[in-house]
Amino acid sequence: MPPSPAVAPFRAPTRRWHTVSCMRAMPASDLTGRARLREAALRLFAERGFEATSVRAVATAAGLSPALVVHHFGSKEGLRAAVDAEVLDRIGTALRDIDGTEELMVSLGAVSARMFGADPLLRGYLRRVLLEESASSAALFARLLAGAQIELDRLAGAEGGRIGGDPQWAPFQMLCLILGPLLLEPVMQPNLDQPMFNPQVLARRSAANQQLLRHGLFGPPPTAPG
Amino acid sequence: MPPSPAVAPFRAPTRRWHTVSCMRAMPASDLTGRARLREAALRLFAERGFEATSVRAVATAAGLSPALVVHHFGSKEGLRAAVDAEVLDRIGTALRDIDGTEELMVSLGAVSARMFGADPLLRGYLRRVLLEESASSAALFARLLAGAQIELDRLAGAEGGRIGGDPQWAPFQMLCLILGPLLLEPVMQPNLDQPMFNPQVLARRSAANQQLLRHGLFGPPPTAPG
DNA sequence: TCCCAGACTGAACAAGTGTTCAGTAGTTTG
DNA sequence: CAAACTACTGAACACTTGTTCAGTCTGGGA
Repeated sequence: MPPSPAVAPFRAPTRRWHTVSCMRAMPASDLTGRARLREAALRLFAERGFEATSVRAVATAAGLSPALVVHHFGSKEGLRAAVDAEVLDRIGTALRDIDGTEELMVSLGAVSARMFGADPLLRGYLRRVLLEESASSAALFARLLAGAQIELDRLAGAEGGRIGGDPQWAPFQMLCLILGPLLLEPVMQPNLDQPMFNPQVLARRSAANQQLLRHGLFGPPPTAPG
Repeated sequence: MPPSPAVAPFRAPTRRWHTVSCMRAMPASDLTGRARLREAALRLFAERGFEATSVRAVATAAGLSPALVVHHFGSKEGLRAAVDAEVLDRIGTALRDIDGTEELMVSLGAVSARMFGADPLLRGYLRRVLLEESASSAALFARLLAGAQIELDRLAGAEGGRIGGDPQWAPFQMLCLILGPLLLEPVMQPNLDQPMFNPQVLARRSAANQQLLRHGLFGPPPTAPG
């Protein structure tokens, strides 16, 4: 007699063919096991980092068995790849959504706001990813760099077409101003009295960055003196 | 019969009272076991991070036994504290060495050069530390912030005494420009054709930062047009 | 109806983790 | 000299890790 395999645990109905669209908005329990594992992993990786997150922790958070991770993703590394792909996809969508039409530099602030402000999970994960030494991290940064260059060209076109500083380094400086607070959030926040990524603070920071890029720290203040 | 305790392994002579000065320059084998463990830990923590470094790895790198880590530092966490203290001490010395006398903004470049350029180990370790969520990391950042504020005040004094942008956020911007490349080195470097932290590149970057802070990206170029 | 593919499980595996412990070798102190 | 102290060790501890495996359950096609 088998040692009472007991009740069959919760099991989502098999729906191989059913490619769930807009699964992002669905409650977790409606997701495929595969998707639930990936979502749980995204959250835990963002909170604790990849190394510090065990397969068991992911499985438990998803309400599933650790063995299922291997079944679906081959290995823990495979799970990471799946999460990476998902996140890069979301970021790509966010970047694509704010193309063109907006005001000068407004789009830059919009990128920050949409990508970093809204979703703390995405923020944490991005922080982790940007600090690794993997090929995908460098690729992600390259995409961000290209975006900064485009933004910079538009800004330069409106400002007189001439870059006074170091043209090669300018996009990196731009990215440092945007990504710095993201990366340094854990150490910056204790030195501030407001949440760094609430909308008001983010808008103010964005304006300050715009001002710095245009006129430096000592240029004309945003409110004209006359 | 004991299982042949074999030859006594290498053992540095006991010298409790001998507080070794300038141990930094001494070859590793002349160091106390305690110091050798700490140095090995600094290197490995900087290269792989704290979590990813095992006590055994540190001990092996130091040519000692893992149990000695506990003997000297109480625990792996104790070892980390010792390394932290050592690094903070070195940074503090570097910061103290370049007080006052220098040219405007030159000291800022000097800080970067001395702290970040010279010692890749210190760079790596600082990167790791700044991205943790510990009290000591926040404290370190607070010290850096204070330094930036001082530098900013001097700069403002020479520039007309008025900050055009956001006075509260300005020191953070300054730090983002300095620390950004440090934190993003792993993802930035693949997008560049020169080593980010060799002296020439570092000097150029420092000049670009100075230019940006003074006049923005589109202000007068460093070489006067006349 | 039977059968199969796939989702999913608990139990176990080998390997690695931080830490403990009894004990050895050398130096200092009495 | 003996005792105390310190640096240091190898072997083992209990625990966690990623992964494997045999097997159960379910839905759909034949």
